[in-house]
Amino acid sequence: MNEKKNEKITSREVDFAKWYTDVCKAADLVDYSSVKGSMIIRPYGYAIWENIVAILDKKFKETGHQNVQMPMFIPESLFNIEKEHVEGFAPEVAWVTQGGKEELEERMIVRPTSEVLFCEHFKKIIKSYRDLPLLYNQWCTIVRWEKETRPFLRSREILWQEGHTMHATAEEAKEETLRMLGVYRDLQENFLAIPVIVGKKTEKEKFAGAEASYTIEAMMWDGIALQNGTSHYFGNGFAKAFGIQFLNKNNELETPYQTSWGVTTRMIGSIIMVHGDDHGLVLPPNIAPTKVAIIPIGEVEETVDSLTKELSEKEISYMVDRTDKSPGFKFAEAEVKGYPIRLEVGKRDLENGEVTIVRRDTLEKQKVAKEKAVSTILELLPVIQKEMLERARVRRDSMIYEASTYEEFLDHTRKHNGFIKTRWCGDEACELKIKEDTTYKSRCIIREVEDGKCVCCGKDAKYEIYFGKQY
RNA sequence: CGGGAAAUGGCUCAAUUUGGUAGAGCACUUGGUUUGGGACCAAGGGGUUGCAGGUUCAAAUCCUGUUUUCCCGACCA
Repeated sequence: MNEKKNEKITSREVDFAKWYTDVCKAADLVDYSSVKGSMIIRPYGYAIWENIVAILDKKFKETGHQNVQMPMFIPESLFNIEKEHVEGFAPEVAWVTQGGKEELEERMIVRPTSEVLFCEHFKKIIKSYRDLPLLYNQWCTIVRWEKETRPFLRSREILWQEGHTMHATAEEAKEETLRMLGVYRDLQENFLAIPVIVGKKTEKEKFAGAEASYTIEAMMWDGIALQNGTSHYFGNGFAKAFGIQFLNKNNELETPYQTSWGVTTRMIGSIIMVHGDDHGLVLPPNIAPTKVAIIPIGEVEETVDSLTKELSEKEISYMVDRTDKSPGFKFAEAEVKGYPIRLEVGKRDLENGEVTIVRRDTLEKQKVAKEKAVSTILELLPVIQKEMLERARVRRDSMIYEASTYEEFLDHTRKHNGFIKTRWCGDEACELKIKEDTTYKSRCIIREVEDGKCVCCGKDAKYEIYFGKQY
């Protein structure tokens, strides 16, 4: 029955890392290629990404952004213009040194992110305050030569989106930074059903070259953190380094202010690790490429035809498993794939004019009159969506611990995974000590405070902050 | 990049210790019977053992190098 686990999938309780890779493969999301860290995203996995792209792209356009496509290669001299940026990324860039049979006069990097490419271009096209704000986005792949790789979570070739914007004032740029962070949050919570903690990165953790980095942090089923998106405010550091200037209304030269923000296919990894179970993937309806899996049992074509027709009319995506596998096999397969709803259409039920509807998230079964099947599904999908977010939130909150002394902090890290909400003086030395002692890193700063003491050194605290282990 | 483990049809594994020319289950194809939690019968197709060298009459097996995967660290979305 429902308690039976999938044979291809290691139990979450036994080995969460193994469970994760098992689900990635069993659900046909990815395959490995012969190059380390370059994964093949298979059609089912890519369909999830396409849905994410569709949602975000619409939101980007609604907020005034235009898509562009920048080059993949960055000449070394261009990359070197902003010092902090170079230092941050140099350890993980891939170099191109040869073209055809000839060595290049100037070697190039494969973009690890495109700030410098955008800046070079912006310098050419920004002349006047009338050119601002300049709101660009690019869907592309980037390359970062990671040491350890895992499907979706950390690859060398990364499929993502990067927004790059220029603004006349710092205030506008800061607004943009937070606006796009809000777009990400909306995507995560309302579509991916992943509750996130929104905050600011510490100086140590912020993006190389940014003035401030904001993040949305999700917690996986096992209590480990995953940074699911970042939005950076650059001030005008890059703009100055690149000599980008515009004339304001008073005919005075000014330097514009800049942002960038990005999310990657890593989010698919977090969907898996937040919602999945020992039967496989569990997709939130709002992001599932296929919402209903229909399993015919016996000769039931007529009913299946009328149901699929009705589903099409209501624009509910579905698939029909017409293979001659046994029903049990098909059920298990539908569970691995995480289709939000399984619709079992069998001879036995039809004798009573019924079909069986099964929720993937709870595995609850109900029999309904076949005439009511589609309307029941229509009602059920948003319920599933809402309850998945709620369950994820309850689980996450149950793994958020508070600590006011270092002993309490250490105690939590010894006993269980999870986030630790605490206070911090703002001193990098404390951050480093915590990491050294516990492997916990700062996730994000929630707010500034004027009371309380730093959990590490005991001095006056400046921030309320989350710590956690990360993927 | 440091430490550890592994790599044999699509998958899981056997043969490796003791060198003798690769086998099983699942999956796949065809035909048929089936269908309410991973069906059955029959007939088929598919690998020269991650890759490159070396030792040997002979290498999946021994040696060297290398690549990839997984785990633990350091680095990161």
